[in-house]
Amino acid sequence: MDKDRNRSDIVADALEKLIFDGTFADGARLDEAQLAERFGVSRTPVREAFQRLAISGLVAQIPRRGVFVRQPGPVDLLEMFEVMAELEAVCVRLAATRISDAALDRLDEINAACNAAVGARDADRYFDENEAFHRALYRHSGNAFLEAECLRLHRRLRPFRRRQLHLRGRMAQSMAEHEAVVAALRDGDGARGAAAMRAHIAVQGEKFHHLMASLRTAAE
Amino acid sequence: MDKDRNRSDIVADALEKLIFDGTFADGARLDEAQLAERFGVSRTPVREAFQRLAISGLVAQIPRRGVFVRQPGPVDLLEMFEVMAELEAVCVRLAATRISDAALDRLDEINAACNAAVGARDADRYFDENEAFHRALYRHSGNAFLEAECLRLHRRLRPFRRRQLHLRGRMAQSMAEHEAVVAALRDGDGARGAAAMRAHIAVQGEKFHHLMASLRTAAE
DNA sequence: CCAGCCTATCTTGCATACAAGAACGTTGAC
DNA sequence: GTCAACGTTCTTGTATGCAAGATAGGCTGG
Repeated sequence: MDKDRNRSDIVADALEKLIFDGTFADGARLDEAQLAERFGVSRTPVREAFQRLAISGLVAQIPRRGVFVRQPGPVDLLEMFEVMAELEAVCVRLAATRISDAALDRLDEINAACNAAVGARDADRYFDENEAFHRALYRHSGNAFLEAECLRLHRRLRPFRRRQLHLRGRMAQSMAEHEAVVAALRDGDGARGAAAMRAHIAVQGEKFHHLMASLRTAAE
Repeated sequence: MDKDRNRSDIVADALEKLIFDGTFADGARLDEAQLAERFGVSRTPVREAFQRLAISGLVAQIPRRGVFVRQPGPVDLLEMFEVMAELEAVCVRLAATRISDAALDRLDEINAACNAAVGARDADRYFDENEAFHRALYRHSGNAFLEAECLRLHRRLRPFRRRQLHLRGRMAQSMAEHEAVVAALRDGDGARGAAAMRAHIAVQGEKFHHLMASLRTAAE
């Protein structure tokens, strides 16, 4: 089933990774021929990959000039996190009247796994379990389109979210916020759950400093 | 400045129109060679256009099989309108504390133009002015990323929104809702404005019937 | 010595050629 | 008569070739 993927898909994924991990700095020009050779394919799949990255906003395509990496700046990031917070808040509000008791129990299980990761001080494992929690909430919004949009933005913000976790005490705080969300859901209190979720995602306080710092290290 | 656009852009736009206006029914296969000939270009720009449409969700691309038109069904539409309502509600809530008095006056002007269109029973003009109102709200959310996301979804829902207007009395009701939103913004009451906006977009009551009816006519 | 223009070269955008996989029809066997 | 297997043909995916625009460097004129 992995053989179903075209070369353009593979190139697009590879390029995305290279942009995310900072191999290509902001403003760098991506050379078609060079990348084609690097990936061992012709220019065609590379061009198709460019198109997709351009739509995702990871690169800017200037006609007849080439494509340029477009790393998000501080303002872009704050805006994206704000939208993420609002979207996730909507998920919670909608889920409050749509989620089943069984699903709530499942959320508790995921949170228990998160908690175990916190206890083990395993940031990577916490990161994974945290993602499962958020994905579950998207799912329980009962709106597949909303779920897809959330997944898209979540994926886009992934590399920036990762760094936040290493802030001391952040994992424990994050856990508490998760539990507040689930508690509100159990009470069927959509407004309270939404507020808790918004606070969970929002870039505020110390998180702001960390986000800015992460940008600086990425640039160097 | 229109010469800057590549052929793939032109093909993508043309295809989008053809899909929106129902020339290609749901599930229809889009033939590369045929469309290339139709537009007088080679297969390459057609393929690039397909990529973009696939990401927008207008067509589904099945590897080695071709691309198929994917018209949204009733459930898809309800979900998309729900997300649109929530996104616009967020715009209003954020705008409540960010919009300037001058911008509020400008919104009143747009609404006055809307009102004139209602008086003239000019649905097309009302449609245009209505779009200006919504675009202005996206702008005043003070979040460029949110604005872009709203524009994207708004554009996607455009053909379905258009039909709703011809419902008797809908224009007048829509106007009243616009004014409720602006009034809440003047009071700086984000929550009230958000609720008003959500109600304005939400598919409920008679609008539901109309949306379903429009789907039936589009399918025939 | 600097500015502007012209040309050489490189890059993109598009067209076309080619290969591999999928659909379809035919033929043969049971 | 029906089903299956094979081969043909059509379509997609990829590579390559070609033309037009863009950049850079040198040359000429002021």
